[in-house]
Amino acid sequence: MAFSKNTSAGYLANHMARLFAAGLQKRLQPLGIAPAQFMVLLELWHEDGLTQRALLGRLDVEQATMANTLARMHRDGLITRAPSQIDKRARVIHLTAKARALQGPAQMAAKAQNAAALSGLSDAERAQLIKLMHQVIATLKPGKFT
Amino acid sequence: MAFSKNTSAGYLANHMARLFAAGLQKRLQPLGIAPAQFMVLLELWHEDGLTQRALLGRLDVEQATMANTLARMHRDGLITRAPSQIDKRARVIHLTAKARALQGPAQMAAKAQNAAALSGLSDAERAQLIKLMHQVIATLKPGKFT
DNA sequence: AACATTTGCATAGCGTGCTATGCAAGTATA
DNA sequence: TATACTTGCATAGCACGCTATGCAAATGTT
Repeated sequence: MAFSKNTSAGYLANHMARLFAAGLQKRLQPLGIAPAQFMVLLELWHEDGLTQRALLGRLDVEQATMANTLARMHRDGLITRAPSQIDKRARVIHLTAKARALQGPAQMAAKAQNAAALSGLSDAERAQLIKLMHQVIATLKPGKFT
Repeated sequence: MAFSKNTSAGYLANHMARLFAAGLQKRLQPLGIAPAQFMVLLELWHEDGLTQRALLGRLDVEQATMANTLARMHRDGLITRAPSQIDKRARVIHLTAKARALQGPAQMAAKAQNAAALSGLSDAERAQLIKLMHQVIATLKPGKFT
């Protein structure tokens, strides 16, 4: 049987994720932050003064990806990085005032994007979609069969 | 209320899509093709001799993205591009023998990846997930409110 | 026919993801 | 203590997505 992209979960996941990202990017643009930066900000708003290592444990990206994202955030004046006293290899990351001020508006933007995306679904369907995505992620996440 | 990434459809969609892509990439690697190339191949296996424009109408990416993907496919010996006789701006894209030979194994790889990803779900759940993703895509897809 | 617009494609520049490497600093072990 | 391993981070190089531009060919308008 031929492979059909319109019934391929992988194709749909990719397409859906790109539409999500595009929408979020548009909403965050006026605030001067990018989607990947927003994810890091989420963690730092919750707990400031983390190291790159600590952030890695909280977000599902590779170390090199995080390093690059942090470099862009530093360039954009969202974070400062000071060498740790305890471990001279590590750099403690702190939010700037600018980044702290963005918490409210940025979270509003992200919520609005999620709401827009799910606006065609019932409450039950939204819950179901999130549950199913969690299950797929748990299945595919490495470390389970290693 | 604080924004939580674990209940954010956007975050989950992004994470799920990356896991899908990583798995597919691993399975396609022995064949020498990348995920984005596979999508183009799918269309060309179905109908050879298309132009970039025609491919754009079938896959949900921007023109520049398609141009770059086709350039990599040409570099990798998967396609040839000859100037169209009807329209001298356009280039007619044809599969190489190498690309034609990959149809079976590549589609098997993609099916295997989808099956692996959905292995934790019941048949009903799989159908539901696909239906819900279709709905979200339809909601977010541009051109609907323009 | 002359000019303006549209269309097909390429390119530049960037964000975000990945793997692979390299290095310095910390830890453990002989 | 000297050596080996591990850990924290940076960097190089690539895939793939996007927007913005530019250009040549086709089409439409006057």
